[in-house]
Amino acid sequence: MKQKKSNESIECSKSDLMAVKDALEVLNGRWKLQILISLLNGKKRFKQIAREIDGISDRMLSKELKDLEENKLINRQVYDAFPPIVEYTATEHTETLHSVIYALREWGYIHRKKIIGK
Amino acid sequence: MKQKKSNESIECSKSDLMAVKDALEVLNGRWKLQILISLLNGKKRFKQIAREIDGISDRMLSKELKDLEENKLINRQVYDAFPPIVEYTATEHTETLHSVIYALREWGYIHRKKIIGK
DNA sequence: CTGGATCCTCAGGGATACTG
DNA sequence: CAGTATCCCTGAGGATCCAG
Repeated sequence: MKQKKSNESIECSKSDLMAVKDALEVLNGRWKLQILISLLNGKKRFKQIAREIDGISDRMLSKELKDLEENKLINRQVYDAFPPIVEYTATEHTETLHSVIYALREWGYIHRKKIIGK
Repeated sequence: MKQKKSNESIECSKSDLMAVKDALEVLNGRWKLQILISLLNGKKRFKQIAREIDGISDRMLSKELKDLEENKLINRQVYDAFPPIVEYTATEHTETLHSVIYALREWGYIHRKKIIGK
C-alpha cells in the first residue's frame, strides 16, 4: 500500500483515499459506530440498544440495524415468542473494526484535551 | 456489563463512547478527512485542494477549511499578492490523526474485500 | 417488545453568479 | 485565484401512531 518518507508514512495514493471513503460510507451518520460499540460488548435486544444510546429514535435504530446487517456487521436472531425477542450480535467482521474504534477513541481524548479541555 | 472474549479488550465505558462521538463530530461529513489527508501530503493552495478532491464545491471546501481551522487541524497562510495566494498546511495536531486514517484505510480495504470484492 | 408507516424539520451540500 | 452570496433540493433524522 504505501511507502515511507524518512520517518512518517503519509497517506497518498488514490486507492488509499478510496479505501478511507469506503470506510466512511459504511460507518457514516451519528449512530452506526455507537451501535457497533454497544454490540461489541455483547448481544443485545432492540430496546436495550435503544436505551443505551442516548438520543436515538426507534425508527433510526431500526434503519441503522438493517443497514449494518446488510454490511455483515451484525447478526439478527429472532426467537418465536411473545412478546417478541430479537437479539443482535456483532460478527467476526465487526471485530476488525476494533482498531478503527480504538483510534477514534484515542484521538477523541487527544482532541478534547487540545480544544476543549486545555 | 462486560464480557471478555479470550484475548480482546472491548469498548465499554461511557467516557470512551463520548470520546468516539467527539471524534466523529469533528471529522463528520464526507470532506474533512479527505481534505486533511490531502494536506498531510504537503501544503496546498485552495484550488489545488479543490482539484484533488473529486466532487467538492468551492463553497463546501471554503466552509470545511474554516471548520478545520477552528479545530486547529489546519493552518491558513495568506500572502499579499495578486492574484491572491493562500496556502493551507496540516498542523502538529493533524499528525495525531494518522492512526485514525490508517485504521480507516485498512478497514476500508478489508471491508471492500468482504462485501464487494469477494 | 419489535419495529413499520407517515409526516415533518432542518442542516448538508450542489449550482451558479459575483467580488476583491 | 480565493473565496462569498443566493437559491434550492435532498436526505438524515425526529415524533408519533400503529400492528404483529
